[in-house]
Amino acid sequence: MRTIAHPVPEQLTLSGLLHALSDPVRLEIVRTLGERGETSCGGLGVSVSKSTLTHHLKVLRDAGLTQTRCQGVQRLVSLREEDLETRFPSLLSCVLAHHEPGSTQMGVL
Amino acid sequence: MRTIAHPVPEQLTLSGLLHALSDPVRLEIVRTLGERGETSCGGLGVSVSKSTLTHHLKVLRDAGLTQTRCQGVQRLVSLREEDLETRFPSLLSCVLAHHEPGSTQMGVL
DNA sequence: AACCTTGTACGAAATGGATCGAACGACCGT
DNA sequence: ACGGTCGTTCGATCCATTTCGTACAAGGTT
Repeated sequence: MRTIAHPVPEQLTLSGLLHALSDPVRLEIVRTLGERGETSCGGLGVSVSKSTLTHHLKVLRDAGLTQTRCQGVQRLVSLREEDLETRFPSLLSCVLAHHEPGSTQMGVL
Repeated sequence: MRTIAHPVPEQLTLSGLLHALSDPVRLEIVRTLGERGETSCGGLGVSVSKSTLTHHLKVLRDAGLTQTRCQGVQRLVSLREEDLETRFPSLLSCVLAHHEPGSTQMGVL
């Protein structure tokens, strides 16, 4: 595949974004991207299988949270920070502002 | 039932909030509460059965988004705006800032 | 008391979504 | 061309969730 489909900013819905962010794995991916910037799929360090990772990245991309470009054999993923900030101000920054380490759900005080 | 359990602000997690908000019905409830303030269950005007409404309200309450108090035979539901603003600044206001009725209003651009 | 209203609790059915392994495809070395 | 790396697609499985109807509980009214 050479070109990858991305929704335009006007198509983004709050429901879609929240749904995409409601999964712990995807939330972790978004946080990682927020810290490291553009990262390859394999470089995300997520503890799921490759096929599952592909699935989650597609959900994030379809929701408009991320964009993906091809570089050789890799897919470089990054947050669509500008588009998101324009359409849903503060949403992304609010999410990124919370570094809850919880790799899984543990230690609820 | 006289007393209803609510989580303390420290227990609230971003994942939990986003998950609770990721359902269209619950998002609609939250928006309605944001506009009208404290409302009885039946006054929410949601198009689901009573038992389903109870379920969604429990999810919202367990996530820390709402609080419920008893008044006679009714349950008055309201947003925990202060607690949410303290723990996740801008999150709630960002969500409430977007009135997408879903199919009613289009072309927000 | 009996009755109505408001909401909850309890299953049960149906749907959706997360997960994986295996097979495949694209790209880049040698 | 061959093989290795990176990621996607397919099919299946498993678990969570949404939804409902019915039965029930609590509170108010007459």
